[in-house]
Amino acid sequence: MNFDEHKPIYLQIADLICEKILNDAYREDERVPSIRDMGSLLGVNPNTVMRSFEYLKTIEVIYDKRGVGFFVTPGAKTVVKSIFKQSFLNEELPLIVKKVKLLDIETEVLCNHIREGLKAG
Amino acid sequence: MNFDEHKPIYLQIADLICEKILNDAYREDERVPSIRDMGSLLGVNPNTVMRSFEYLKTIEVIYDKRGVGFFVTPGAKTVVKSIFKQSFLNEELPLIVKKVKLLDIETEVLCNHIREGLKAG
Amino acid sequence: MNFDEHKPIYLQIADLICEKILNDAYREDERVPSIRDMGSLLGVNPNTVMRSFEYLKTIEVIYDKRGVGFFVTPGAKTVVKSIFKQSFLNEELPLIVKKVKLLDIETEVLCNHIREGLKAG
Amino acid sequence: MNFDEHKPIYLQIADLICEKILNDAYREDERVPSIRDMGSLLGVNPNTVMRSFEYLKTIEVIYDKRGVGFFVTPGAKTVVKSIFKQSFLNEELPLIVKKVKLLDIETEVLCNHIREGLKAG
DNA sequence: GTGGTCTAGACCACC
DNA sequence: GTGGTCTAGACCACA
Repeated sequence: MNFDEHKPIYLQIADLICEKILNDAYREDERVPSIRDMGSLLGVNPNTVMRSFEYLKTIEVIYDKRGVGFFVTPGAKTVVKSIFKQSFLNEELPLIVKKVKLLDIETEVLCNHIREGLKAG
Repeated sequence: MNFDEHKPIYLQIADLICEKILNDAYREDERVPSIRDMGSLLGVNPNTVMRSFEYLKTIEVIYDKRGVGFFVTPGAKTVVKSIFKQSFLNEELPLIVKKVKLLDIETEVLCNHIREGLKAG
Repeated sequence: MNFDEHKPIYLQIADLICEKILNDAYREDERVPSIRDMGSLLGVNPNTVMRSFEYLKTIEVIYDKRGVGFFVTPGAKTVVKSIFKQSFLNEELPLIVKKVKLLDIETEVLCNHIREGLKAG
Repeated sequence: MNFDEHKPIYLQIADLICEKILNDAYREDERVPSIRDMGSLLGVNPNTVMRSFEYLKTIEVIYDKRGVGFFVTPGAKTVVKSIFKQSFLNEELPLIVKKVKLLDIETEVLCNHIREGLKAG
């Protein structure tokens, strides 16, 4: 898998997993792949995957059963969604608006771009 | 000043300066603040400011007169605008669209947010 | 049952059994629950219970009759008590004292806590 | 430095630093030794020290200035003390009391031990 | 098999 | 110089 150069891989893996949870690819109380499997799957060192999992554990998106594996925390989907939504609307969106204004991008042009992107993807 | 945790400070300073240029706060052939002033203003090491300026020099947004200071390159505003626009439309926008989709944010709700933001700010 | 995060489960189970012996809940030459029962009771893998029992066997707190089960060793209560007492006085107490000092907890306040705890429980 | 066998080194280092803060060995907004220095000082790998610092950062006992080092968070002493005190009184003490009861240790004998320990250390 | 810790060492970006 | 990330590989405890 290809990772973005300028963001730590372990955070990108965390994002990946959050996405899968939002996508219902990983459901609540379901086991996520083992650190080793994930590592070889993504072509990264297990330690790096471990860091992702550690991080996700601290934000309570996953929990672990010792000797068994990591599992999606019940309620994680809702929580992740709301956190992401909050941060998007309160932090990212204002920056986007600011940029749009600065760059003199026409609102309706932008909205059309978004609409098309949503249809397409 | 507060900087984003996960982005080099020198790039954030560069962004800041570009913004000012787009804002007409710094006009062409006008002098930008000295490295020293900028540093103490932002609470960062002058070396860090220096890196920003070097970076801006390589992308030809500013130029320097030795012993005098740094100045905005003529035409910088147009160039910066087009660079930013490109990167916004090609790189940021797709990510935004992806996120919006993932978070089940209604397109029209989003567009309204943007419209309002533009009116307000 | 909930286990402490940072101590092996099998040792915590061993502690549990020692407690029962000190409590006279399990008496000498009496059978302790089967590995299977203990496992489902505590919600842990039978292998983990097995390890506890093995450990207790090596320190001669229990012994096994093959095909029958595990039994409390005669004299175990005395032995366990003295082991625990030693380790409490020599290892735990100094740490407690150190902590109390570090946290500026008044000696008499602490002693009162202990006295009350003993009366209550 | 010697570490306890059965507790992760990185947590022991974290404890060490908390102690120093409680001791006023490290004061608020004061810099703690660099990861590398700490590593060679304690005879552990810098990565291990890093984990300690990471942990202490998440619980907001220290903060970092990029490229400069780690510093004690203002208010850390008070916070650490109160957290430690709470956990001692609510979690550890009941266990101690339980053990004391189980082992038939005389309250006054115990209290004397504590008093002496406090005088001595 | 699982996760967890640790080491060694490299390389990077940043100050 | 600082912290941060990543790899490789070892070893351990645990289920």
